[in-house]
Amino acid sequence: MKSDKISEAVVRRLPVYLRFLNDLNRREIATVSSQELGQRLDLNPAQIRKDLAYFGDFGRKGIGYDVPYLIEKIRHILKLDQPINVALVGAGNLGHALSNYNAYLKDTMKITAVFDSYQPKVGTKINTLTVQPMDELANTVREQGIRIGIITVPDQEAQNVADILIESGIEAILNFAPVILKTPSEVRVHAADFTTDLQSLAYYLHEGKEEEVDGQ
Amino acid sequence: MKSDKISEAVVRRLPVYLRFLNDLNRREIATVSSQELGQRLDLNPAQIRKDLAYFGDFGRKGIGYDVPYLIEKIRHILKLDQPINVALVGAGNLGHALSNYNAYLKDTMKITAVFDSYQPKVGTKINTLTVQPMDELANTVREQGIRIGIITVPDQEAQNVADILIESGIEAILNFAPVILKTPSEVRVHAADFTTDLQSLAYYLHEGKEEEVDGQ
DNA sequence: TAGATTGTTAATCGATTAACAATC
DNA sequence: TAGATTGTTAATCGATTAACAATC
Repeated sequence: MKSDKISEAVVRRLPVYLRFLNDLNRREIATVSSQELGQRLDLNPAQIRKDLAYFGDFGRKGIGYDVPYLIEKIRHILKLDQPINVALVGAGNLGHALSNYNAYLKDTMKITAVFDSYQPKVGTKINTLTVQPMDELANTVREQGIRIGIITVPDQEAQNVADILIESGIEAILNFAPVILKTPSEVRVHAADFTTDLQSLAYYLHEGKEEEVDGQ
Repeated sequence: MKSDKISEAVVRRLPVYLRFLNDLNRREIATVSSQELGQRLDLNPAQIRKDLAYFGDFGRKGIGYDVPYLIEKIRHILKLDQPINVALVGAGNLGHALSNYNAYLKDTMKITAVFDSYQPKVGTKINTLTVQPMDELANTVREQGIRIGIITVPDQEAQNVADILIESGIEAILNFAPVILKTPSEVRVHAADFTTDLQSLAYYLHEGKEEEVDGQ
């Protein structure tokens, strides 16, 4: 196959494939089949083959997929084969925690700037980065070619920060604040709010004190 | 309607509804229609009505939904109308950040214990909680009736921590480590790994240096 | 009564899975 | 050649949306 419009579900699985492939690569395993991948990632092998086939013929019949080659291909599809700079807005505890993940992101994606509107925080160090005031955001985004913004500010400030990021020309946002952001459709937004995650988990708890109609 | 088996997509929307309803309630807005909800949450009104109808007839034709009543109902569906204690494993930066969200979780869900395997960290305070050693986990989980575990340890330790949590009788896990956990099917696991989130975002960046076949 | 909005059925759309010819 | 595994089509399954009678 080749292109068509790719669904978000497919795109979200690619980083998961990549992560496991990197793991195989570290262990110097040269080849992997869709069946092995499916087993480890808890996915249907046909789904994995189909996902990959959207982007090209990466496998070899009878053999499977060459690990380093597939890594290269997925990195290219995800645009991780070019430097992607990321700005972090909100230098609180969560922002601080995320800034430590630069090592994890390795590849070419990197948090290169941190901003906060709280005056006393400006100028302090967060790992190797110095917290900048919000009014430097637009300039820094332009200078460093920053393309993705991470929002880790309190919920009341999140929309305002999103507006500023978009105004500065950012292309995508990862939003940790528990609000739905209003954004133009060209700007991709992913919600990363752990409180809704946790609340939806509660649904799956076995029945507690309250009696309920249906078990699971 | 009433019951049937509810899809995960539906369950994941419920906390989003709840969050917005709480907001309306704070602003003392007494009634809301599926259309208004849909507008604010970027969802189809029919989908919202259908989601809610799985659990009961909560609305009034011609009127809409009573905000406090619907809040009560959704809280009940999500089991947030009973105390749910949560354990946090991993007292690093991320764990520290999450422990601040107790206020956000308000309701009845609460992080009540923090564990870490790193000896020097044991005994230190994280907000109001004292970091406990891993070998106290099973006991504390039992004593406090903890039902959900949050994993914020490095990826190599995550599976081991998951095993310990499950062994102690935990019912659900929110996993921040970038690995796929092997768990029995009765234990619900949600992945909250922000690195895969960020990598999938990169896919949606406008074309960069590399030429590409299809724009967006 | 006229207007609004639900709950629900039917239609549509999209995603997952099964099956298999091609081929290494 | 026999066994393995891909890429892809067709079948299935599930989720979203449209439409509308019921009714406030």
